[in-house]
Amino acid sequence: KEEKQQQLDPNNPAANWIHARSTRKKRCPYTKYQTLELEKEFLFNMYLTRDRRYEVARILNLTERQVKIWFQNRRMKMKKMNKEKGSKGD
Amino acid sequence: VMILRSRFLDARRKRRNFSKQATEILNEYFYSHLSNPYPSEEAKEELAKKCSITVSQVSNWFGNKRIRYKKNIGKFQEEANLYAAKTAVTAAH
DNA sequence: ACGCGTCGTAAATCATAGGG
DNA sequence: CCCCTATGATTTACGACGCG
Repeated sequence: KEEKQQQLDPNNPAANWIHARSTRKKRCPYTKYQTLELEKEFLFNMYLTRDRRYEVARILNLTERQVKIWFQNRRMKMKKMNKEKGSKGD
Repeated sequence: VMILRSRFLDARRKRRNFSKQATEILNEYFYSHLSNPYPSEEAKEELAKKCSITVSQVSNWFGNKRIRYKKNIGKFQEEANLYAAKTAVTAAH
């Protein structure tokens, strides 16, 4: 698995790291409105039904995939907050 | 309510830079694992403890470091040599 | 197979800290 | 003070892998 690992030559050790995700979409920050609406929906329920996802995507002009991923990320964020800040005022 | 909460949470970005010693420890690990600078969960916990920061902060630090290093290796050359030398001395005994 | 879940991450961006 | 860069944290978007 470590076939041809470049020497620890400081000139190109980085060549080894992660896959250069070539075909990935550039990150595009959502508007305040989109984020606020997504947060409201998340407050209503953390998991989307397929119909709800379709509606939210249509209303906010996002793809269903973007909405799905936003909820996945949001749940991870919530988990992280609960874990690391659980012992503090929330 | 959500808005106020958001503002409050946004205030979390009020940060302090890590101590010189913490940065030293993180950099030592980073440059001594340059061919694969991805600490395991256990390694992160150990680093977190040694640096007196959280595991998430260790993850953030490595994420930022990997990207910034990759983006401009030249800029970090001097730092890389410094820690490489330091590690070599340590390894020498 | 499919489809959505989590986990860890890349990359871009944000917001401030800190130094001239 | 006012810039400007460094730095830590957060936000999008996936790949890898799991489960029903």
